[in-house]
Amino acid sequence: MEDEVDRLVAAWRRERPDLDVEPLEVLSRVSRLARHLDRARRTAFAEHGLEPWEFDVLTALRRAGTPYQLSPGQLLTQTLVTSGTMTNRIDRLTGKGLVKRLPDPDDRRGVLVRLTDDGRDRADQALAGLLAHERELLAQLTSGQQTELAALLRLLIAPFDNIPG
Amino acid sequence: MEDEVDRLVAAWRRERPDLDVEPLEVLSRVSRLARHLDRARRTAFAEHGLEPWEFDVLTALRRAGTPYQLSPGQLLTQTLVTSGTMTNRIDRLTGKGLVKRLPDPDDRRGVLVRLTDDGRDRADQALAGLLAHERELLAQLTSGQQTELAALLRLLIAPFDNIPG
DNA sequence: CGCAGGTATCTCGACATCAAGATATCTCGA
DNA sequence: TCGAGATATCTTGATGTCGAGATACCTGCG
Repeated sequence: MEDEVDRLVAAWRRERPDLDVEPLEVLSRVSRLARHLDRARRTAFAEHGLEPWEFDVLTALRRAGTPYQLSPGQLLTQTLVTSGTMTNRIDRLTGKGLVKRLPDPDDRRGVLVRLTDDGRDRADQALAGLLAHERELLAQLTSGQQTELAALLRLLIAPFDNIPG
Repeated sequence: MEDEVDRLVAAWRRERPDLDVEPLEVLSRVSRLARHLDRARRTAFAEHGLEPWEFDVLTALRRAGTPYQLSPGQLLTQTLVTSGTMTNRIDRLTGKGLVKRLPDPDDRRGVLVRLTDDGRDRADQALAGLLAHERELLAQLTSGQQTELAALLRLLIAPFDNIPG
């Protein structure tokens, strides 16, 4: 079974036979697959009336456990966006009634973002929907292959997740 | 060695013990790794004065082989962006002298985008730099593991690349 | 031949993001 | 206690992308 990366690698070998393009076999596939996953997720979330960025924020709060609240600062380290972006996201989620801002009782500079009941329900529903879609995609692999793939990916990610940056 | 996805999965198992979140072990790692790769690539390209989107367009033309030209339409199917975006990109690359627009001799609606000599050199240099960085990342894996990882990823991508969409 | 529908590219307005800077508050050493 | 520097959040302006529509041209049926 040939994929787009096979064609890309073949084209480079034709045009640049002097280069070793082997790394693309792994890393271009990671990037392309991620792109496809983004689109698939967008579709999955749309069934629940959520954008991907809304899912990211709501589920970060959901995972925090009751009372489902985090500071904007904690949210932006989890979602890897800038503070300006997070302010904007919280504004819009507040407008939709999915989160609300509370003053931080311990720090008058600070704010706590808390999930509303509606926000929690939406996050739970969207997560269930996402997992259903993802299980379908993974049906291409045996359970053993999935475990193996996860382990190999963990090896590649480790340098990023453990050395800050 | 624990990574961020291990922590994410553990959090979900605590908050939603009723759900099977196994799919995240694979697919969240793919997304997170892709995100890290995007950043690393941005850094690698900056050494050659290129943005990632510039690299995408220039290398698509470079892979086409001499005379290094494609229509905007061909470029947008390869780069998965919309036509408005591609027009904008070609404008800016033209402004930097890396590509030029030529009228299509066979279709007066059409345009051909051709790499300039400078554009070709930049693409070649940036590709070499990218591969060097990627080889470093992949040093975490043995050659056999790389082959295996590529094969597993190909299985997951196939449904996307072969069924149009 | 003429016209309807398709195709290729560009234009325009809306929007999410980022980077840098502003403001308010906290912390800790002198 | 005071002030310098750190921290938390928000504001602002620029940028890149998208989606929908406009324009020009091509194709093939009747």
